[in-house]
Amino acid sequence: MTKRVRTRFAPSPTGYMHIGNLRTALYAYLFAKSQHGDFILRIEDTDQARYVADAVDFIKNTLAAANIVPDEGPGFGGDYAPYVQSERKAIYKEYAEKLVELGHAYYCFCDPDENHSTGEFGGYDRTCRDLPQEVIDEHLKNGDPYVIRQKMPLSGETTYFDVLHGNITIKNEELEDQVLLKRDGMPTYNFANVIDDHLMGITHIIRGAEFITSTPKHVLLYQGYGWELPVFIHLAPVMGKNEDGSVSKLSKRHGATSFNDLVEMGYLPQAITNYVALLGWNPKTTNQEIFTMDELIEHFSLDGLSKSPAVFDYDKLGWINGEYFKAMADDEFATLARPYAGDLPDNLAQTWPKLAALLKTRLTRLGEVRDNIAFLIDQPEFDADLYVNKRNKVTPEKAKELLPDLIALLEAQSDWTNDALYAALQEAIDARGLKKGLVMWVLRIAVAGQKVTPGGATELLEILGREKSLLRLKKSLDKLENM
RNA sequence: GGUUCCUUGGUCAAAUCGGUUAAGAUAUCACCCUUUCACGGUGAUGAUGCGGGUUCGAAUCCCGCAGGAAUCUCCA
Repeated sequence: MTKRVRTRFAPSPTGYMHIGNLRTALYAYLFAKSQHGDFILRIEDTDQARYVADAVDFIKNTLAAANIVPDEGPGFGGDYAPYVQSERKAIYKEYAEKLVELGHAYYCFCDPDENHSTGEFGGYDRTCRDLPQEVIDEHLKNGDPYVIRQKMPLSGETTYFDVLHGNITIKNEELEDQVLLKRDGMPTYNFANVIDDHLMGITHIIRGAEFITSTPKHVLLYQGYGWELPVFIHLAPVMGKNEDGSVSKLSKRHGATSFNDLVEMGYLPQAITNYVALLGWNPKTTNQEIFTMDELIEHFSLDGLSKSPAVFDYDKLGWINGEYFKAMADDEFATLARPYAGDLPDNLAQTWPKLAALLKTRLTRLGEVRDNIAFLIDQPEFDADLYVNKRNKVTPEKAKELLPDLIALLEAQSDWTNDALYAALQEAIDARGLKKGLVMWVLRIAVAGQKVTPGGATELLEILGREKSLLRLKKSLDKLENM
C-alpha cells in the first residue's frame, strides 16, 4: 500500500503573492489532488521583523480567488494544528534540544553581530563546537541568550534525489553550521521546515529551485533524527524579460509580479491560474491549453514539469484571458466589464450590454475597456484624411458629397436598432447603386472620429443613440464643408 | 569568487529505448471572410548555444567550453 500523498504550500505572510509562489502552490495542489491526496497550507511566520497585519487572510483570499482549496491549514481544520509556525515555538525548542542530545547540534553564545562567517563569500569558523560542557551549563544557568547551530559533518558528501534534477550532491565541507534556533527562540526556515514537514506527514516537497542548495542541510537533519526523507521537487523559477532582452527572476521592474496586480489589470483569476499552470508544465498527452481547475487536476503529472526557467509572457496571458472572455455569455461579460468602463453618459449606460458585446472579442484584459470606449464619450478631433480608404474608394470629398443625403435618411429613421438601421441603409444603397463598404465607411468615420473602432457603423449608431449620432454626423459634415 | 542548477523559434513548449520533414500554441506578417477593427479560416517567417567525440544515424549519450540563473542571513 502506498502512502497517501500530502503536499504543502508554506508561504511567509508578507501581504504579497508573487506569481512564482502562486505557481508553486498550484503545482503542489494539483499534484496532491491528482493523487487523491491532501494539500496543506502552513504559515511560516518565524521572522518577526517581517510581520504584516492581515497577511494570513490575504493569503487565504488569494488562494480562494485562484480556486486553490487547502484541506488543512489555519481556519481549514486538520489533525496537525497549529499550522502557524509562531504558534509552534515550543515544538521547535524541544526538537532542537533533542538534536543537541543526539550530537548533531550545539549551543552558541556568540554575539549575533560577530557571527561565524569570515569574508565576503562565506568561509566559516566552528570554534563554538568545542565549548566545554561546564561553560555551556554556566551560560544556560545565567540565562544568557543563545542560538542552537547544526553540527555539519566535516567530510564526505550529502546526496539527495530530486524528481526533476536527479541526484544532487554537495560536499559536506561546503555546509555551514547553520542556526536552527534563533536568539529570540524562533526557529529558522531551514529548521522549522524540516520539523513541520515531518510532523505533518508531508510526502512530497514542491518548492522553488532557490532551495536546491540548502536541501542537503535539511537531509542531514532528517538523517540526524532518523526520519524518512520526503520526495523533493524543486521547480525552476519564473523569469521576467528585461528591457535589454536579458532575463532575471520575475520582479517589480518587469511590471506586475503578484496575482493581485494581474487581477487589478483586468485578467480573470481563472485565466491567470490557467496561464501560470502552463508556465513550466505541459500536459504531454494533449495540445489543449484552456483548462478548468478540474481538467488541470485530471491532466497533471510530475513528468510534465519543466526543469528550465520560464519567462512570463503577457502576450500569452492576454490570449488565454481573451479566450475566457469569448467563452462567456454576453451579459456575464457585460456585468464583469462594467466597473472598468467608469462613469458613462446616459446614452452609453443604457446601451452598455450591446457595447460590451462588441468589446468581448477585442480585449485581452478588462483594463483596456475605458481606452476602447473613450471615443464614444467624447468624439475625438480628427483629420479629414481618416475618410481615405482605398479598398472602398473613399475620399474626404466623397464623404462630403454623401453625408447630407445619409443624414437626411437617418433623420427619417425612427427604429434606431442595429438591424433596422442596417436594413434602411441597405435599401438606400441598393436604390442609389452605391457600394456598401463606401457608405458604411463614411458613416463610421463621421460618427466615431476614429479609424479603428469596436463594431461597425450601424452598431455604433445604435450604441450612441439617435440624438447623439445625428449630432456627431452633422458636426462632422460641418467640418468637411468648412475646409 | 566557491557551489549548484539550467540551455529546442521572440515567448511557452513536444519529440518512448538514439532513427520525425524537429509537433502544437502564442507573437509577427500575408491572404480569405467582413460594415473598419476584432472574431473565424488558410498560409508564411522563425529553433536544437559552441567545439569535439561515440554511432550507419545525435536535440537526445560522453567530454570540453560559453552563456544564463540560483545560492553562500540569527530571511523565507
